[in-house]
Amino acid sequence: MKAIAEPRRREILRLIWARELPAGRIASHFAVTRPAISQHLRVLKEAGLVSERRDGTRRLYRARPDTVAEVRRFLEAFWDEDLQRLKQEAEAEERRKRNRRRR
Amino acid sequence: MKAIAEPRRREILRLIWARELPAGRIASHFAVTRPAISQHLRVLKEAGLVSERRDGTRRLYRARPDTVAEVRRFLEAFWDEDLQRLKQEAEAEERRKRNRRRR
DNA sequence: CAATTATGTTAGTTGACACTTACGTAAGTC
DNA sequence: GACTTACGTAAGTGTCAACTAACATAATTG
Repeated sequence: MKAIAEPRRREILRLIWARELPAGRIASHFAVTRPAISQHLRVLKEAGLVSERRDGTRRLYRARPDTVAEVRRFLEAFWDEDLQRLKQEAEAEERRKRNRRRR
Repeated sequence: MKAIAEPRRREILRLIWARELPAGRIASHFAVTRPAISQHLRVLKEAGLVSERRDGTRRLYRARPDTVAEVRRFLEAFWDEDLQRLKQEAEAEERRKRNRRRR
């Protein structure tokens, strides 16, 4: 979650979602220095959000759809947990109404 | 995004999703001190994620579904942006295949 | 109005974080 | 093997974030 909270890291993720990119090309998209991006990539990698593949002197990065999907599911469960409860409350309310009528 | 990245704040949000709660009762759910929760509540309020209502000496908090939904939409756009592009690329690939066949 | 209850605010501490500069390193190139 | 390329890593810095302890404030109660 915290890896994704950072706007720059979200941008990086978007860049390497559909295609592999070497670290240098990723860094060139941003105004900050290359090491800064390198550190962001490490955070993303430690979070399991990107994979790294070495090709000669280059390191190619790519988003890992499975992990991203996992975060997505986690958040959707978070939103839906509440919807679930609201639904149950609505049903309980419904039952109360019916009982009142029965009396 | 950063307001939600904090696990404790997510827990707070869950607590006050379906029902209003006074600050003290929220704080009693956690091991940290009450001021700490008060500060988290301020962060959430500044992010527009919770509303505050005063009732005597108490302050009742509740999650704001509209803002939460906004964050949700923002993230879903984030995931889907890429799906969108992948879809477009798949279609472009499809067109290329068809053109090749035509020749 | 003094005492109590429920809560926010301030000051200070500790640690994390995003960044830069300088350096290290592994793989190709002459 | 020296040089270059494409990187990561280490050290240092300023800022922010989460927390605690102590204090301030507003409403309520006797």
